[in-house]
Amino acid sequence: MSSSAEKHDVFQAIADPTRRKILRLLAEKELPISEITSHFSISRTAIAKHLHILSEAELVRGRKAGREKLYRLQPEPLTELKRWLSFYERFWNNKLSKLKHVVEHNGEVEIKVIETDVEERDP
Amino acid sequence: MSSSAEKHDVFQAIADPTRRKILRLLAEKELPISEITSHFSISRTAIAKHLHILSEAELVRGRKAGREKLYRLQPEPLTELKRWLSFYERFWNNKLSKLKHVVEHNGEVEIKVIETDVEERDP
DNA sequence: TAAATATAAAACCATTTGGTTTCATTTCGA
DNA sequence: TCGAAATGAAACCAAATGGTTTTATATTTA
Repeated sequence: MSSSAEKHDVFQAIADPTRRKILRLLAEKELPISEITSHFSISRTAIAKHLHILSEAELVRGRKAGREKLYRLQPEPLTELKRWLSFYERFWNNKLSKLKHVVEHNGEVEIKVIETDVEERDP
Repeated sequence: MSSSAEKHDVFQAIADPTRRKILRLLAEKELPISEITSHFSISRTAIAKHLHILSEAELVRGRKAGREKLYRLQPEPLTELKRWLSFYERFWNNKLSKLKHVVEHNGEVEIKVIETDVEERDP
């Protein structure tokens, strides 16, 4: 039984700036809670809660090592975010598809004619 | 003064599933609030609030047309999300960089030897 | 012009969120 | 073995979130 009723999904998990910063830290290396906490000005308990939320979203995984609990990044769920994003990419990826979108959806279009010296064909 | 103290950023804006669904609807075409509402089972007022939040994040833009207010998608802020995501892509993009990451960060690695018939070189 | 449509704005409410403090438990090390 | 270190867990709290209902305003349209 891998992954099921996750209370927090990846979208919610990354909504909080503190959690994004935690992910960024863990991207560098596996870290114990106390050391993660040292990078913030909030309590260790608060950080632990953020780690729980990240765990639920499976963006992070903790293992106990002695009296420490070491967390490391698990980036796989971010692929879901990427898939979601990819749908919208066509709207900004190139000017042509953006123009198409705008025209089709009643947007306003400004046409700017750029004058160029064109050599005449078959004079 | 374009964009500044946005109370809601793109990360927060897309955290809510209702708002994601609204974005998806507006990706198809510009729509008035009432029609957006018809796709949900919550009140028009609630939808209007979601639209305000999406507006703050500049993911959506409304214009008044008669007694209607038409909203359309503005996907540009999603590029910020994409930039954020791109940082993490190296962690899952190819097996080699993932292996590198896991090894460097004290993860466990399972080595699976796949036997292959190899023709001997220079026999 | 009066009724119907579409939205806006305000007041209110329950739950969630992001934080705190306090107390207990486990583990390391001198 | 005893104290310090690291975490876990619980109780609590203020503010934000995601809803609702009610009232008001503007715009069509019959």
